[in-house]
Amino acid sequence: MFSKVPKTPDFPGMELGVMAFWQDKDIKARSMARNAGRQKFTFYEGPPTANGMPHPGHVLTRVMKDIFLRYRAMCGYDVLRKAGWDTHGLPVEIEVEKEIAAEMGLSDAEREEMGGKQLIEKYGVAKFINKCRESVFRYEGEWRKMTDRVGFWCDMDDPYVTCHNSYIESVWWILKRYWDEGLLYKGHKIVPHCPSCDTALSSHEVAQGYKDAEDPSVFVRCPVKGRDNTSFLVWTTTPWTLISNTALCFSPDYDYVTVKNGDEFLILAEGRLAALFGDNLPEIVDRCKGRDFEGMEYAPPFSFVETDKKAWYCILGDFVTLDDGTGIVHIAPAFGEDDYNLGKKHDLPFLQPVDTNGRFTPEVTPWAGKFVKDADPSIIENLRERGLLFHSATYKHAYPFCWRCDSPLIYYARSSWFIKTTAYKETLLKVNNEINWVPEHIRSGRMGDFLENNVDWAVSRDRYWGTPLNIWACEECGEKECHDSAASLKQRADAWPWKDDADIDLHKPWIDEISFKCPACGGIMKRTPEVIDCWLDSGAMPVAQWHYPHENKDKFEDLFPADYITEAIDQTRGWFYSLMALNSFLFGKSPFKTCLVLGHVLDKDGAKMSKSKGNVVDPTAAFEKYGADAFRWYFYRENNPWLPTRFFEEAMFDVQKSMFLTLWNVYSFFVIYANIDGFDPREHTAPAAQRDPNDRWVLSRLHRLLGDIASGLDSFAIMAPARSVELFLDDLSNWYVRRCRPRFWKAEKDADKWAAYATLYECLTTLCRALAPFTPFLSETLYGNLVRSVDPDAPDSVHLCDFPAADASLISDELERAVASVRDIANQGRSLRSARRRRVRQPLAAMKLKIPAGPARDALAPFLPMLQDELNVREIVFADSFDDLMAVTLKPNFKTLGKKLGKHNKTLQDKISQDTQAILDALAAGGSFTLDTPDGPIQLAEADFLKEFTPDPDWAVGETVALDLRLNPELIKAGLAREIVHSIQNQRKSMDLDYQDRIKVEFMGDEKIISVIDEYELYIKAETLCEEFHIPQKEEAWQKQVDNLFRRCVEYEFDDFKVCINVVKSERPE
RNA sequence: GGGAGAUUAGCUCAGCUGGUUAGAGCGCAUCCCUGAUAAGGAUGAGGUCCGCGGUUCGAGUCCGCGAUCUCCCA
Repeated sequence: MFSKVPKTPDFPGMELGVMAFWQDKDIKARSMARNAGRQKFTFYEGPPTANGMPHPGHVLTRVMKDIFLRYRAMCGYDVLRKAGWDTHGLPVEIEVEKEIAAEMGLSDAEREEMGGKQLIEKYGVAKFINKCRESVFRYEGEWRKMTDRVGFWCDMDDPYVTCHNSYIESVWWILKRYWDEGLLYKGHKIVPHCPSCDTALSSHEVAQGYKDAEDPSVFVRCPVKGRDNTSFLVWTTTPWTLISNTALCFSPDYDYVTVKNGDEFLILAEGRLAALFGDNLPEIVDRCKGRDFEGMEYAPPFSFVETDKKAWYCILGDFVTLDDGTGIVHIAPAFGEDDYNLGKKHDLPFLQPVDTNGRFTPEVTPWAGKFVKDADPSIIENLRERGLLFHSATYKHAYPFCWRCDSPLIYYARSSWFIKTTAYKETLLKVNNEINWVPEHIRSGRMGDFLENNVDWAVSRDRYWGTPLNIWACEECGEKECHDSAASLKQRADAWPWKDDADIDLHKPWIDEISFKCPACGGIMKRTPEVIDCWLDSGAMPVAQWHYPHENKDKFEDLFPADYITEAIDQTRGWFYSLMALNSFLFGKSPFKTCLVLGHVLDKDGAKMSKSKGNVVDPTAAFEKYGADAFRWYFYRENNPWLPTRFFEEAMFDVQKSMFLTLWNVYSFFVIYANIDGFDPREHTAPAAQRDPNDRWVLSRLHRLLGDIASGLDSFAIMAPARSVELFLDDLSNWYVRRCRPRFWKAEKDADKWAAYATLYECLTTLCRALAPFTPFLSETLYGNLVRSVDPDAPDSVHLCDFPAADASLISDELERAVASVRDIANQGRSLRSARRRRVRQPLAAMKLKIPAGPARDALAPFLPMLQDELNVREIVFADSFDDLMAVTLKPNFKTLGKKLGKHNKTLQDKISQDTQAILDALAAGGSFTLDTPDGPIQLAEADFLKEFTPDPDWAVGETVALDLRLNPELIKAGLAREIVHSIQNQRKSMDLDYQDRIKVEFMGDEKIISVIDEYELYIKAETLCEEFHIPQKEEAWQKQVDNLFRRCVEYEFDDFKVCINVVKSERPE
């Protein structure tokens, strides 16, 4: 006996039960152990940060990870599911800054005034670091809960953690590899910088702080050397950077003109003339290309700063636009990224007369100590006085401000450590080409573009909570050393801060205490103060999760590269890149073979979920209401995973109804009847070949589905397999079960009945195994009740089973085509009946099927009785055509005609509209028709035409089905009998009788109806489990009884017949 | 400002290498069914396939130029 199945399933409650079962039986660990030592399917977990609550996007990532891990595990692969945590970085520091400010009793204003760094120094770096370390795991509990709840199996008891010493040592090893190859160097990077906080801002911080601002917009003359009275006209919105100008940049291909403005000559791009001069266009005296100016010299607007190299000449750049300005861009290498790159390319002097607080240095005598933006008006005035100012105005644009203190940011060159990724750009491109990106366009699109424009990776941060940069430099002579382990440091260190190895903490500030003697000059070597970009941490995980190469060499080698990783698309330049950048340098190949790039999860209106908008949906509610399987299935079936997906609670209602309730109904149906009949799956295992064609059909569909799922998941496709499952489920429920119902509840326990049970059982048990990677909870429930309950030798869990293999011998195209055709016929029949108002209970004399003689017709033979029943027709005959039932019109078949006819399409259409019959005759006679065209005759075949029909009024004619609508008295009587059965069944139902209860029926009606009841007595009794009819002869007497005794009597009206029916439950027990 | 992706029915989304009348689910309307019943079936309304050009006998699909949304980067 199978356990009784609740009629209204509580999916969330059921899932909690499954989780307890997994826990109890240790299924997760056993699943991981099951394939130990077999071929590996390697997965790398992209580490989340646990200092924020998980949201639906994280659920998406986790379910997309889980499905392939479960699938591969069931396919026999050894799958390691190691969790990981990303722990370092600025967001953590900012979180903690807020806390310590509160702890120190500072108001928001005071905190802003102070700026992050001062605050941390005052609070104490050691205390601060310890707080960061705690903060990182604040939400770990929530993450574990969500991970378990959604069914993502991953080993969270043994995760890698980026702030552990062992992890840091591996990162150090990587940095040392770069160092040894000379690819780790110190340079400058232009960063958005807050002069008030004295710190660089990361890009996402900058993005938070854009505001509309008014800035000066000035056009300045730069006199051309060697030409009298001639100037380049230059535009800028940051006059303070003019003091650091070293070059002018032109677009090589634009046209530049020299124009006469009063008695002077100005040079600018021709495309900007109208914008600058409006209608008063000046006279053009010369025109040439930008490239013609290359190398020409000019007088700089200012010369406060000494230069050590050649400056103030014209260079070329392709970033110059004609959108604003003059087409001539002023270059100050210390204050802009393009400027900086050009400066390096052309070896321009690097002038930076501004300190990190944004104030001019003493050499800029008029404005020394003044904040640069405040100096702008005075600088403009100075230019005007010297006759260099052509025009001055203000300019409104979006400008970044510090999110913390609201100061305008300046772009500023800071020293930074770089990894020279450009040195192995070719390897990166090669590696990118070898990766199976899903979707493919990432390779040449987002990632490819990014790699093509690769610049060296600025890996250092002037912050606290991060992996310390492992370089020690001599204060005297600049000699440097790179160390990759605590052990190697201990050997060199003058003093060692820790007594016990267990106390070692490689973070700031303790690591900074370590110094040693310089081998070159005997000076003191101290650590360079920076920490490294936490993206480097995450990219290091293939090695660092194993503390490689310091230990676990074998583990690393076994598990590199990963077969599969997946994260959201924003990781293209994040984790995906950092993995590729580090590992293609270290090992010359990609650290992952397949990468599924996920779209973001949006809210109901398609907006990104964000804390500030307050539209983040808490996934917990959905888990509680619909369960994790519904959540998972929604993501799998809704659209392709790389597209943005809208998520909202109601969306899962639909999923639940169409998928889960359908499956549940089939399951519940099976269990109810299998228990009634005492079906034991072990006793009934007739080979498929001996079963009913419907059985063979549904098994064919099942095994085709298995093949589709496997080939889909093998190629990392999810949506198509998920939708195939839904189609199969519809076939199973709305055709197989519906059509085979009588086989399950008939009285005889014959081979046919057992075959039906065996077939449905196989479908359900196979499906639940195939669904295990998708819906692990529901699968487990079905498996427990259907398999475990009858077979004590079966594995404890569906997740310890093999993925069901498709048996090609059970797949029959022919059978599937036949049933598709049967269903099509049934649909057509129902549709025709509905259109011509012949209810299905009214039997019809005949149906014609237009199926050509041959295999297609033969294949239908076994299904004819079913069709007769389904459509309630007495006789089915085959026909070669319905021509006798209808008039025919023709349409051209463009699919075949296109190539044959080309532009003569119209000629044919004209011919059809003029003389269809001639074409029909020709086709009927010789199977072909010759069309005359101006370019000669073209021969057309039968297949080049499509036929349309107008039917005979006595017949309802469809594509392949024609129903004879004519009724005779006998058919009408049979129809009435069915109406009566139907009425009795309704009463049974409204009386809430059990399926097996017997009844007595009393009738009252006119003679015609009574004669029908007499004639069909046996049929009616059999259909309704009725034991006895009672038909009073006299109307009056019966009427009295109705009034006095049988108050439940119900009156029915069929066309012009009337009958009263009363159903009474038979008292006889059993 | 640059790049990537998207835009198909009221809503959520399919639509492979160009091919007849562009599909599904939900929702809506009408009808049927009532032994799967908190289901099921039929029919219908609802489309400028974002817009404009181009290639082609033929474009939702290919090409170009725009618009809007999302993401990444400035």
